[in-house]
Amino acid sequence: MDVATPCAIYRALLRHYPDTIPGGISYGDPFEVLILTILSAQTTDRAVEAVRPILFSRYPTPAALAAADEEEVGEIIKPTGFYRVKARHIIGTARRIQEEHGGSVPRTMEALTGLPGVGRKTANIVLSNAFGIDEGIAVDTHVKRIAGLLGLTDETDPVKIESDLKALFPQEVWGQINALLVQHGRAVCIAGRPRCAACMLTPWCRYYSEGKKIVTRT
DNA sequence: ATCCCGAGGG
DNA sequence: CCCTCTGGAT
Repeated sequence: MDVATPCAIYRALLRHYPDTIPGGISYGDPFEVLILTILSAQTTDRAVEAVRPILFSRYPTPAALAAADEEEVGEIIKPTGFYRVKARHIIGTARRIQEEHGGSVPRTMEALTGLPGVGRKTANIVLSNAFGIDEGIAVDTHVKRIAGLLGLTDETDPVKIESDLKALFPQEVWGQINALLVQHGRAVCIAGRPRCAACMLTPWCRYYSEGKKIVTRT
């Protein structure tokens, strides 16, 4: 692939989504980033944003959330789905932050993925969004699908996709390109029904250029 | 009906 | 590796 192509794609995306920051939502401080990213699993931005003010006015700090009642938290975060598991996770995470990390969100992949409810995906987003640390690119269904359509990778294994993407983009934009691809996947390049008329990436898109015959589901 | 900015557990 | 956890959007 032409080395200029990834750069052009990045610029086209950024022109279209100028406010995109790593993670996709402006979350505020690291504690909020972490908790809201956990809540973001398998739900919509709308649900998370609806829950956000209620949750943090009641539990503004790790200490407050660590002492919270699981059922009460569950009731508040219900619109985000998986609410029982998520309540257990965010309270557990708050407790571990209190007990093992001196009350502040840890800044390493190992420490973050050690927290309940935090996997590689969430840790990646927190690192880039809250701390500006670009350690990797979280390959979710959106990233996988769009990177394939754009010919940025031919791999199907998420680990290999990630290393391909890391090689194509400078490290300081990893978190941002990650967020841009996800945002584009939710707004325009939607799985199964891509809105090609609204897409700014058609010049580089296999699906578009090859007669819309490529499977756009993952 | 089907999918979603996953993670944990068997 | 496959299952479960949940509500909301389309």
